[in-house]
Amino acid sequence: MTSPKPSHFIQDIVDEDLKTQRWQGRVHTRFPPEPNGYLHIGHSKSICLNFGLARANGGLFNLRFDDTNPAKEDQEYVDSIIADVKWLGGDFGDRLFFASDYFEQMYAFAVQLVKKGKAYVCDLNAEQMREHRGTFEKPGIDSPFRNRTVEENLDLLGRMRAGEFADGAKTLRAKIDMASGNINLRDPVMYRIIRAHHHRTGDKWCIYPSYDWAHGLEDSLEKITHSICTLEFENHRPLYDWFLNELGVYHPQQIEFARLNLNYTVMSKRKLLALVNEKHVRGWDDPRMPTISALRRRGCTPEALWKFNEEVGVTRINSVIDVGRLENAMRDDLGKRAPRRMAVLKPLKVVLENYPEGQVEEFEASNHPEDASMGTRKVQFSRELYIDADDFMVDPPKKFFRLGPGREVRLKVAGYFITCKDVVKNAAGEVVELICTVDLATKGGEAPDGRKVKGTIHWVSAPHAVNAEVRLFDRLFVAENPDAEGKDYKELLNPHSLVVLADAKLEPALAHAKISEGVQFERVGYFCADLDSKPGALVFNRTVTLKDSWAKVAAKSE
RNA sequence: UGGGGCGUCGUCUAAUGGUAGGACAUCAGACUUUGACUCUGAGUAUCCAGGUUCGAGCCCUGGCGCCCCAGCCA
Repeated sequence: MTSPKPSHFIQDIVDEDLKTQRWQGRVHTRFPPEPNGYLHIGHSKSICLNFGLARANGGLFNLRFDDTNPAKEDQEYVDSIIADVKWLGGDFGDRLFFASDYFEQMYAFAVQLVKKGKAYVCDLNAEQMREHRGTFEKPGIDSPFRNRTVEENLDLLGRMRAGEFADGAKTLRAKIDMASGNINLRDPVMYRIIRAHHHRTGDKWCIYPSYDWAHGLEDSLEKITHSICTLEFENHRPLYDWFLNELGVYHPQQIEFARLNLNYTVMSKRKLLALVNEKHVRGWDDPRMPTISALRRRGCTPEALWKFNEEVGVTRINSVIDVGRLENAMRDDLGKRAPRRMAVLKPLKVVLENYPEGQVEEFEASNHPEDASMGTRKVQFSRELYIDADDFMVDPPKKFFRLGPGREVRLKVAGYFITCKDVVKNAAGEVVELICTVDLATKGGEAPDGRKVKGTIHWVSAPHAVNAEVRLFDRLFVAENPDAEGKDYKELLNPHSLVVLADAKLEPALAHAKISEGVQFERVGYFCADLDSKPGALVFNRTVTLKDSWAKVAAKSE
């Protein structure tokens, strides 16, 4: 099964490899997350890249958990990651793997290196090791344990595994070059002693492989052809090459690309975890988070995420993508697939004084203006309506094409033109009701006398309206780059990132909206029923607003 | 200032020695029973300085700027 080929430098490499038969025509990629947090949009780029490459080139794709540090990992994260990869469409077939499944094999490889005199057990503690490592300008110095005999190293390694030494007391190190300009090559740690319960291997091991030791082995064992990773691992490539060459095993090609950065958010798992733990958000899937689960809950579709990732491309250039690009991708996708509905977020009562009391008309409304196959639904009309407070101004400027005292607008779907005759205010001077007249001859949307109206607004029949809570989300941070030096990112949280409207009025068709399924509230934005939504207690999330050129005009005139 | 990487419109991204193109954003207009969608048009870029060449974003030299690396994290 193949799909249209992506166009970027990694596909170019794959093309070349296919042409030269470098991997006998195979393309085999993988997504290798550590289960220490939820996946975010940056990971979606990696998934789309890796799975996209496999799919487009008739290859295979593995999902492999890099679970080499039991202290930080958890089954909850494994579950969420699997769900997210599947939701994105990443098809790993039966190729769900865990680094921990290879622990025994990795240990055997380590023994092999020890026997070759290429690895040794070191008694230096963490602080001493740091001192021996040197600095950027200064070469490191050899560990006093660097020249232990093979026999002694073998014995010590066996006893490390057997649990004879305390946590941190010893490490197994590769014997490479303490003077290397590349600090990763200054005798890196391969095994450390950690007595922590592992979510899969339990208490079987008390030594755990370091990422640098394990990662290349995992790709080798799985016969990955193209080991795609982010730029910061380029410095590690010589180390992986060294391990694989010394071992004489299958050697994938590592290719680095620039990770995805988005403005107005943070992307580090550490910071996201802190936002969750400190309750700045309601959880990993709070729709304001940049996580995949949050995006899903908010109403983003996998297709929108794929489109977004295709649009931003794959390069080696560090860049920051404007969230507007993501919002645009969501609008684009939802614009095609979301059925149209009418919903009033901030209700303002309208009474049509010349419309018969008790009369109800039913209109057949199109579910999508450009796609008749999406069908129609019935919408009730009556003497009392709700319109959005934003569609009325007591003293509107000339360019405001909506309702104001004496002004006439058309009502969407019904077509009726209504004119505002009177404004009812409460004791505080707030507008609470509009008295309007309706021109019955304009039913359907055209005036027999040929007069035009500039605006068409949405509405909901008051006696038929369904109540709902609507959650409006905005960017989580007020700063483009909350990571930027100088301030604590938590001081840059947007206090208005969540606005809850408790009293929205929806057309009845919305009462049975399926969770997460996108709908367009006409003239307002794309929404979906939230996980919290229940019959009789509806909750909707705003996925993304519609573009709003009036907002621009209004902002400018201020 | 050791090692590695990267500099193209505001933001992403093409152009692999031959007209600097596209997307998003912006501005102007058309259309509109969504101030949406769609359509039309406009402006805006090769980090700098030399060199090679008929011709350089691309090759060479020298600068400048940004990112990554001194975890027993990944």
